[in-house]
Amino acid sequence: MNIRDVAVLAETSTATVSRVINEDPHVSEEIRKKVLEVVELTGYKPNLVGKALRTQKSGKLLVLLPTIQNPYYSRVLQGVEQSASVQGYDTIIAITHRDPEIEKRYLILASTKQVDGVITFTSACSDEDVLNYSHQFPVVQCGASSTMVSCACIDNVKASYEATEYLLHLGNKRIALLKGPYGRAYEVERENGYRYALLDNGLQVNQAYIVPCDYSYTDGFDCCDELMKLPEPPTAIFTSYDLSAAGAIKKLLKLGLVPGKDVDVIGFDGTYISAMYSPDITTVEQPGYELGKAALSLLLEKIDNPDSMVKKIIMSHKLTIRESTKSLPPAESTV
Amino acid sequence: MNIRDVAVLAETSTATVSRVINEDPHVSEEIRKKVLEVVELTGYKPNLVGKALRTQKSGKLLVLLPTIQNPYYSRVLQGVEQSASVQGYDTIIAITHRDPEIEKRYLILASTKQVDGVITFTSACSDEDVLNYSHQFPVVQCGASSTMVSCACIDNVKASYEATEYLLHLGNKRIALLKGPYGRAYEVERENGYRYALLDNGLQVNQAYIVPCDYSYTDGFDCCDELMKLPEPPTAIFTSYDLSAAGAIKKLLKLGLVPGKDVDVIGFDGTYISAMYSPDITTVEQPGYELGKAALSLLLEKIDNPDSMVKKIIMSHKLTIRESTKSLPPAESTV
DNA sequence: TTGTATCGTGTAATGGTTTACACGATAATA
DNA sequence: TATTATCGTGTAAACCATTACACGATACAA
Repeated sequence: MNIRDVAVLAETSTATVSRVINEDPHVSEEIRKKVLEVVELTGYKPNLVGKALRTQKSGKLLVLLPTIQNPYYSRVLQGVEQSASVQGYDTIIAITHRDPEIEKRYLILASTKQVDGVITFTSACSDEDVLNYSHQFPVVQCGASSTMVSCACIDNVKASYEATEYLLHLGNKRIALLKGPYGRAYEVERENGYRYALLDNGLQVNQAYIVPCDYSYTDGFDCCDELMKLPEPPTAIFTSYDLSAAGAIKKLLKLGLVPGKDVDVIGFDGTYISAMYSPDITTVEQPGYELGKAALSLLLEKIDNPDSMVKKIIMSHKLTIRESTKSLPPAESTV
Repeated sequence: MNIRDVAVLAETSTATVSRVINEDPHVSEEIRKKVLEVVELTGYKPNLVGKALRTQKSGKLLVLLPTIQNPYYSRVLQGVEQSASVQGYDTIIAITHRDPEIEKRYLILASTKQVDGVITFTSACSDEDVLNYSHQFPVVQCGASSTMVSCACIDNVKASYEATEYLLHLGNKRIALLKGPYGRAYEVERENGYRYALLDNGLQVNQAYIVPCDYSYTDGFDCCDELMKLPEPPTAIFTSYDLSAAGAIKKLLKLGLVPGKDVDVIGFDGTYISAMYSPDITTVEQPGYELGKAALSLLLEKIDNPDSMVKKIIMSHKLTIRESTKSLPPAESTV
């Protein structure tokens, strides 16, 4: 059942059927009724592939996620989807598992017009690749800053700086960092924030305290183990993910140490994991929903006007204090 | 840059270019080389929309998830993706938020040939709708049983029965159920397993102990609170999700009760949440990765042969005992 | 030599929709 | 009445790739 069949049954032309379907007002009431009747009767649904081919628009946006293990993405996604659907776009998702090959495979959807734009988190590809793509189709980055393409993110350096400073305020001198292990820009920024905070407070950076740690409970657990075996174990651990923080805390508990008393722990993202854990976890909260919305608005801008300038939207983070750190008043916490 | 441009530059026809691209062996080495040269030079990428229109195949599969909050889906998805990619399919995901309207919007992708098949978890639509769809395009269900379409799942009644029986073995007489709140088939099955286990052991089912509880930490927390306020609070809580179990445990801790001693708690799914929590959580483990793989094989079967029979694959679950229940030997645990 | 098979290549139809343009009819204006 | 504008409708091209079919050339057998 295609538009031609409908046209024949409604005794009119495909053009008119198309007009009716797309709510073009320049159709007589009589014919419109007839067409709608036939559509109803036959259950005709326009073939969107044909439509996309003709219009060079798909009405779909692609979100590339490195993983869906981290519930942080769920909030962001809700922001994206919500705004997208208001604007008439469907949101589809693909998971890259941080593999550049997989990422490229899905980006083909964009370069072949199967989706109208892409929101990427940490791209697995090189900066050049990203820049290159951005010339072929609208791309924006979310949650990580970029100089190549428009992005919506928090100030990771500052967020990390403040969290570290808060740990210093609590009296910690030996602060470990479970840093992101993928070498992405936002990870480096967070490491830098940590370093600056130490240096600004007259402390040396101890390489032994900086450990790459994957997004997983077990890796947080193991990394914490490693740290606690050091001759001078840290008295605080700043992690890149709430889940790593949970793993670290679990290890502390196993070792008979009390999180928030013997060792302070801070997570990152502000997912439900940080609120749920026992003890609950101090965390650097990202405004996921708002970031998603912002990223989407940047993307739409780029879709509507491909030559628009590269823009960066920086949103405020928030240090949420919980049981996993000794409670003293926090440093100021917004951008 | 389309296939015609390439043909002109390579001084041949579109048909031949198409053959080269699709690795048809019936092309002279000479022309093949020339075409590949031009392709390389121009960076030509076949327009997949055009291709899909012509071939009526997209090479894409759609996975409909109710949410990505539950990390259980991550494992399943890995199973799906892994097998799909081996078979040359891309996997795209859409989130329905359990909203039938959203679900329908994405199912249009399938009925308009933008994807070749759909894997759904708990469909938000009615059984009739699902049956209806299954006549229009290949659909399989994953993680929940169905009589309408092929499915891969565990025996939920049995899994729930065994978990409940285990709680009984531990000496519990007052066992609460935080049941899934959406009224889906798998939720009913789990409730039935719970009921049967009680009845088979000579206990009455107490409606006050059966509480609908959403997939969320806070809902588990609140439901547990409600239960503990009962004149005769339960001594064990069986929940539908690991996250709800975590919420319930957190509440118990707040009340000064010791999970696994004062009150036993069992979760469902076997996600990292159950392993990570402190205390860690006894859970009914689903073989997520395998379920995903199985669902995919069913889907491919349906794609290759739309008239193939409706099939059901039942995989074995496993009761994993952890700190949140008193440790006694478990009941047998496999299908 | 004639006929047949094989091989590489090109022509043109096809998939389903949108839309610029043209056409005829009607209404409004001069 | 003649002219113009307006409106609804249809025709046909366009989007891009695939593929059935046909064609010509070559090789081989009869």
